[in-house]
Parts: sequence; C-alpha cells; structure tokens
Amino acid sequence: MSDLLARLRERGWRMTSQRRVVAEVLDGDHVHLTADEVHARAAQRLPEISRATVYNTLGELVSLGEVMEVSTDGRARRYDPNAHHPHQHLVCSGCGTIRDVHPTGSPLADLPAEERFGFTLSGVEVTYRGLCPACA
Amino acid sequence: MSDLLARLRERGWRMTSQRRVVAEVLDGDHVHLTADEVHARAAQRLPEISRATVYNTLGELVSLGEVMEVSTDGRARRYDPNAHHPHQHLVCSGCGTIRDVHPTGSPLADLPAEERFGFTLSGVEVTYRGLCPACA
DNA sequence: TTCTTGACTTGGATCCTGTCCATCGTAGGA
DNA sequence: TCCTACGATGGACAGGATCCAAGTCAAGAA
Ligand SMILES: [Mn+2]
Ligand SMILES: [Mn+2]
Ligand SMILES: [Zn+2]
Ligand SMILES: [Zn+2]
Repeated sequence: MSDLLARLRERGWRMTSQRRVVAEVLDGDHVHLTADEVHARAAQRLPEISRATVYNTLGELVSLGEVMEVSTDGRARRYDPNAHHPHQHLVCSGCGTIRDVHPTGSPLADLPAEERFGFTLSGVEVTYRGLCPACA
Repeated sequence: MSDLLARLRERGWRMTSQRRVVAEVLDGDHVHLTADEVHARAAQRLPEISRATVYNTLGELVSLGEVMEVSTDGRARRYDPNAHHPHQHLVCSGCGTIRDVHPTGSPLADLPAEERFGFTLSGVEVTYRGLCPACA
C-alpha cells in the first residue's frame, strides 16, 4: 500500500488526508468493497470525509488503473485493489461472498474471429456463480 | 413471438393488453433493452401503461425463464428475450452496443477444481469489452 | 517561513433505477 | 351476465451515484 501511495505521488497526485485514508482502506487482497463500505471504513479514521470525496477518489483510482471496478450484481459497484494481477470472480448466490479466481487459458482466446464482429477487444470479465460450502 | 404468447397462455398466464404489449416489444434477437426502454416502446402502443407493470411483467418473464436479465454495466439491467439459446455478450466501450456471442468451449470448464473453493457452480457470465468498428 | 492559487473537499440537491403499496379495474370462469 | 381473484396503476419510497457552488488547503514560489 505504501507502494500505492508512492506511485500516486509520483504521478503527481496531490496528497490529501482523505485520499490517503481511502487508499489505506483499499489495502490488501480479496478486498471487494462498495463505495459506501469504503466510506464507512474511511470515516472511522477521518470522520468528516464526505461520500462525494470517496466517489471522486475511487473514480480516479479506477482511471489510473490502480483499482478495478466490479459489478457482480445489479446493485452497488465494488472496488478491487487487486488490479495489477488479472483475475476473475466467483460469487456465492446465497451470501454474496466474492472470491478471486484464475481460470485456465486466456478467456479472450475463447472468442473466435468470426464472433468478434470487427471489434477491437480490450478485455473480458467472467463471473462464476454458485453456492459456497456454507450456503450449499 | 406468437410462440411466446402461446407458451405463456399455456402456462396459465392471464393475458392483458399490457402484458401482450411488453411481450411484443421484446420480440426478436439481439434485443437488450432496459426496463425504461421497454416502457417507452410499450407506451407507444399503449400510452397508459405504467412503469410498475413493465417491471412486474419483466420480472415474471425472467422467473418463467422466457427472458434473461443482463447487467453489463453498473447501470440499468437489460432484458434479453434470447433466453433459450445460451450465449455471452460483447459490449462496445464507446457506444454501448451489445452483440450476442458464442465462445468456443464451455466457460465453466475453464475453472479448475482447486480454484472452486468448494463452491457448487451453477453458471457463468462472460462479458467481452472492446470498440466496435464505428467507434474504433 | 509565508504567500498564492488551482486543485480538492463538502453537503445538499438531483438524477436514475428499482421496489412497494393501497386502490381500482378487468380477464375469464361460473 | 355476473363475480372475484388476479393484474394494473401511480405515487411514495429507497439506494446508488452524480453534480454543483462554495469553502478549504497542499505544495510550489518567493
Ligand atoms: Mn477481485
Ligand atoms: Mn443477448
Ligand atoms: Zn454463501
Ligand atoms: Zn461503438
């Protein structure tokens, strides 16, 4: 995470206490928090932080490629700091638990040329659905 | 589509002008409309139809398995009448165009046992991203 | 160290998507 | 034709996200 802060500073990011706290909340792997969850955790350290700032900061981290946006349900988007290690997600239909998974092969390669309709492919998102051991 | 109406009647669906119009709007392939888009088109034929009825009807068609719910962005869910032919989606990051695509192989098989964490898998959704010829 | 300024933050308004509910209307069987 | 249970209505409500004008402050300049 200090890595992240250093990288951001290098990119000319103006460092504020709000941005620092948001970045700290997003530390670690297997983190898939909604904006409101990020806000709640950030507010424990910095009670005055506003939801607007959390949304702004998350949006910037996403466009910088430091955080991935994940929408596994039709509900709130989730923010995933594990953006430098490509992966997909396995979601429990019962409790909503999300796990990072790594399918074999390149999912992109599964789309034959005649099914690409002239598109320039840039990525692919795979969401596996199922029941976790606790919910099954 | 007359197929769909016949199938629904067979299942004991009470036929109303509202339900008929919604079903007609969802006719065809490569249809991926939001609830509000369905409502707008339905209202051209039946101006008094309410949003609540459109949502109710779409929800029923989904639970009957006649329509697929698709959420390719974190925004509005889309409703896809092509529910009897399993497929995935290719989305243009520029204009939002959605195409049905058919990857080779079974996407489920790409998740090795040691990456399943004891889950009972029930399905998988794949969204390919890229730029369509017009946007590239 | 102090000054300056443009970038950042804030809270509240606003929008969009979707759900809920009490009431009214009607499809379709008796 | 009549009944009534099921469906439709519209307006309230809630959650997620964006927008905005006004206030604040990080960090480079002097
Ligand atoms: Mn992840
Ligand atoms: Mn489709
Ligand atoms: Zn579970
Ligand atoms: Zn396009």
